[in-house]
Amino acid sequence: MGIKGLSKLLAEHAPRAAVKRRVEDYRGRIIAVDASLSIYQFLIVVGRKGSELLTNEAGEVTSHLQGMLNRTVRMLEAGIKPVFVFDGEPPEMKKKELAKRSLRRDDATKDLNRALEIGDEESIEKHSKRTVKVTKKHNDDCKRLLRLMGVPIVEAPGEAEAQCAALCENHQVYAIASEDMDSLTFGARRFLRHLTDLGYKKSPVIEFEVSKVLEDLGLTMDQFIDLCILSGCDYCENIKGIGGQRALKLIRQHGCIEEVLQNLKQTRFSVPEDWPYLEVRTLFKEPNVCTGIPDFVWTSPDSEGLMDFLSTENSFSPDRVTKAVEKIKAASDRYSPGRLNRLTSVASLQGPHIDKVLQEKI
DNA sequence: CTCAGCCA
DNA sequence: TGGCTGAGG
Repeated sequence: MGIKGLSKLLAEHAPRAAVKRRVEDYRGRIIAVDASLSIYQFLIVVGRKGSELLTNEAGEVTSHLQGMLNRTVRMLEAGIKPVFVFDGEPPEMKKKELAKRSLRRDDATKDLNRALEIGDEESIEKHSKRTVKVTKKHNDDCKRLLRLMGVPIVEAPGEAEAQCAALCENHQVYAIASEDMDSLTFGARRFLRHLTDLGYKKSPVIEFEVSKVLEDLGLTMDQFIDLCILSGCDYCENIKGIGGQRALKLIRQHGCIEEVLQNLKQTRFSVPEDWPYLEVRTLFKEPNVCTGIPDFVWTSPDSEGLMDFLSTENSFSPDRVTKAVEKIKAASDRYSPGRLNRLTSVASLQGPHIDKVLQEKI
């Protein structure tokens, strides 16, 4: 779940760090997207009727494919060059948190069964959403889909979030798109929220720049990381009674967790036993990520492969697949730089939208 | 979530 | 046009 209350804390204490932008501002930019988080959202919401999701003829869930296909086509149409980053092994520090989540899913499953017996539709849906877990198959399906679409993917050795931040740090991507605030803690220079879910609702993209966050909070990056650990993160327990507000005050006052702990001794706040803040700090500062990833390429979609995978294997309507392929090709024709010299003629054929692209390129 | 179709 | 609704597999 990222960092507890960080988004609210920044809204209050670093209002200048978040800037509203339009999707068009990212035309031509390479954006890293946390794939696993997207898949989770799709399983929560796409094609859901009570506890049922979209499935193929074999009864296997296809909501993640539907979501990934639509959203990726949409990004390409907006001229964005997406790179999807997949989770690898979770860090040892996160095992406790994952165990907790697994228990919560068990509880949800019990609640769901009770709701199913009673036939209470509202709570069937609510509890069913709480049982959602992203499996290896979901991930593999989406990797295969993206490869067929010609969209690059990265398989992170550890947390996708951390890998995204590293790509941004190495200037291999312009920004990272996620809803998870710990992107900032991992040091992503530019971090976008709501890049994915605009379209119909007109909520703007919110861009955070880590340098502005630090400036507004008056903290160094090391202090910001300590603030996040104190506020509560996925990797260790938090101190009861200390949330974002107190954490910020304490870090501003004492400068680092070591000093904060010294001063907390004569207060009512008690630090959990074996509180591994040092390891967590290292995890944020030196996460398990790949470097030296070759430059990304977006290739033309494999239309036959997509037809096989989506239509034959997963019961998508062939018409839908054909349309998606056409959209991907059209987007690549519009935005690939090599074809810029042809835009004048294309512009007259395809109307004002292309004119706008042309003006911006010139 | 995203799309298509319908209607004010 | 823009908001609402139902469907997608």
